[in-house]
Amino acid sequence: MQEFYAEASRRLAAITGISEADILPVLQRPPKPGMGEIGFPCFSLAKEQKISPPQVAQELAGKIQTGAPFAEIKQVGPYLNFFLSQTALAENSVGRILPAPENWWRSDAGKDKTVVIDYSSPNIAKPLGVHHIRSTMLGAALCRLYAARGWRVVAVNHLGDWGTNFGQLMVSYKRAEADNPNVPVDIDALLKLYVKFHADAEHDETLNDEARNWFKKLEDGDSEAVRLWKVFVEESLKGLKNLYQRLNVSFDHYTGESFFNDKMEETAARIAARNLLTKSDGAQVVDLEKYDMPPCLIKKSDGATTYATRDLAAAEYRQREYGFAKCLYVVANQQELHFRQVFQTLELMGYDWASGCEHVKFGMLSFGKGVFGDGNVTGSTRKGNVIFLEDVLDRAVAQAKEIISENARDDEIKRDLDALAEQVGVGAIVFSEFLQRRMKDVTFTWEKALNLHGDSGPYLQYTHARLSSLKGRFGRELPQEINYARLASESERAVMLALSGFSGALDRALAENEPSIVAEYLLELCSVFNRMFTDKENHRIVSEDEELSAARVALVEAVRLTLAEGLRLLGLEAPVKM
RNA sequence: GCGCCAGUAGCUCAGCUGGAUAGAGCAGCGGAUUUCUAAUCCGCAGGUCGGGGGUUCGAGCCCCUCCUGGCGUACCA
Repeated sequence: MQEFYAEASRRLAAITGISEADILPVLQRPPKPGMGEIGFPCFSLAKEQKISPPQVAQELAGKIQTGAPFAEIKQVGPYLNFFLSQTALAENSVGRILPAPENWWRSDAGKDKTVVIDYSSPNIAKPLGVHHIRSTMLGAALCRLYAARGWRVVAVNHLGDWGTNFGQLMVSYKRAEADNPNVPVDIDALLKLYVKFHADAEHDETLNDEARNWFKKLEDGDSEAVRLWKVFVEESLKGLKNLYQRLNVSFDHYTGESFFNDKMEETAARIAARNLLTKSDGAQVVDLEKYDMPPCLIKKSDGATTYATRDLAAAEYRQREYGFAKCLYVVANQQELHFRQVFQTLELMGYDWASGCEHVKFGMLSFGKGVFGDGNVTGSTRKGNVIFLEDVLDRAVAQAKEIISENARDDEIKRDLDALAEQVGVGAIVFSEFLQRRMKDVTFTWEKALNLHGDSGPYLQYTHARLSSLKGRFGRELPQEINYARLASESERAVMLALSGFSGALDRALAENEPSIVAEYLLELCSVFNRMFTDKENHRIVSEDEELSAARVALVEAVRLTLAEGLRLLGLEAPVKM
């Protein structure tokens, strides 16, 4: 599409005296089909020449150079609109996709640049709740998006694997061990220990002191504490990785908080060496009053480091190890102030790469009516107000299974029932994350989570399955030469136009770190395709007309490839049957 | 109090960076299947774009102001 805009600018520049560079940005897509593909607004020229915009458009229409790739250039209201010829549009979309099914959408915009993406980063020792899906899927999609644009991507899981909650687990574990020497420590057992601790601590204050004590022992390297910690981390990680696998998520590094324990002193020393540290109420802080922020706490009054210190150490480490151009923190917007403080401190430390750090924030997830009682509540593992991500996935998969077996049209589908249900059920949950811009708060309801109709993952997957079956219906390879002129209807034009927008959607998604733009694009693509496909009288794909069938199957194949790639980027499977 | 974010159809959200008659999904009503998958498609109904000012040929989008909600506001992470 880009080159058509450039061509339109060239022709306009030749007759208006305005430079191509000034014309290009004002060109825009007309709002409705049938109005052309590129529009030039004539308002400012009209003002200069003191005649009406439609008149200007009319005059330009008379002067402008016509011909391919445009079928027509004409005045539409106050605009001069360019209509692409059907073949130009087809060659730019279908003709570009089919010869390079593996990589037509790739670009090397990020060549030789590294982006570190810190995402998911849960506190372990308890299972993931539904809310973890936000950072996890957002981050995973961003990883794929950056990779698609040629970036070298380093995916980091900054696990919460250190802190007093491990002390709490140890207390709970030790108490259970007193009754039964073989305490189970798998992820579910750890959750029970965690919940039990908080229940017991309700009426026994001393337990909290005991937990702090155990954590202190851990920090001091006590062998039993360290042994238990390692077991807890390992077991938690097992459960976690299992879930990540279901979600198509992976990481290059699991460098959690504990990884930076021995790196924070140096960081603090470097801050001190820059004369940035001041004492305040017994604590050591970086004063940020100049930047209208509360101070960044480096060491508490008892000398202990803080999570700001840890993030500073982590940023330094990442720059040192990976040499990133960008470092994205996919973390809830509650932490916005924290990251502003950290980034500001990095800048004060003299790091010019600090400007590459970015907080990719997102809104809160709360539970709607009917999930826990009838009001909006936020999750709390301690109080039992949690919906575990795994349960949500299982429930969605169960529902998908029911629907698939109801609709199953052949034995092959029945045979693959479990695998298909997994793809569709998980797909529904994953896609729901991309149904709104990331900054929106999300209210979880079972009704929404289990929706398999309308704007949903299964809708896209279903469309992909339909598309897939058509190629088989055609039953042979596509011919080398395809007569694209046969794709002559408005509906087919709309599909081709949608196809040509894929790359632009990826670019926009990347520019805004907003994968939902890809989701929105895919819904639109499927919508225009389904509209055409359902019109069986006028758009039978495979018919006796050899030439027409080939052209239409080529179009279908281009849509299928685009949809499959889009689904992959978002982390959804693309089943060929369902 | 201050800072950040959000406010668009009954509900959930788009609106491509200031342009053409503000669009989807869900819910509601009415239709489409002897023929390539009805998890689909078509139609109807539904809007003072939170309120008020301003800038502009033109504002859902930019500026000011107020209102509502969420989050944050150093020794939890």
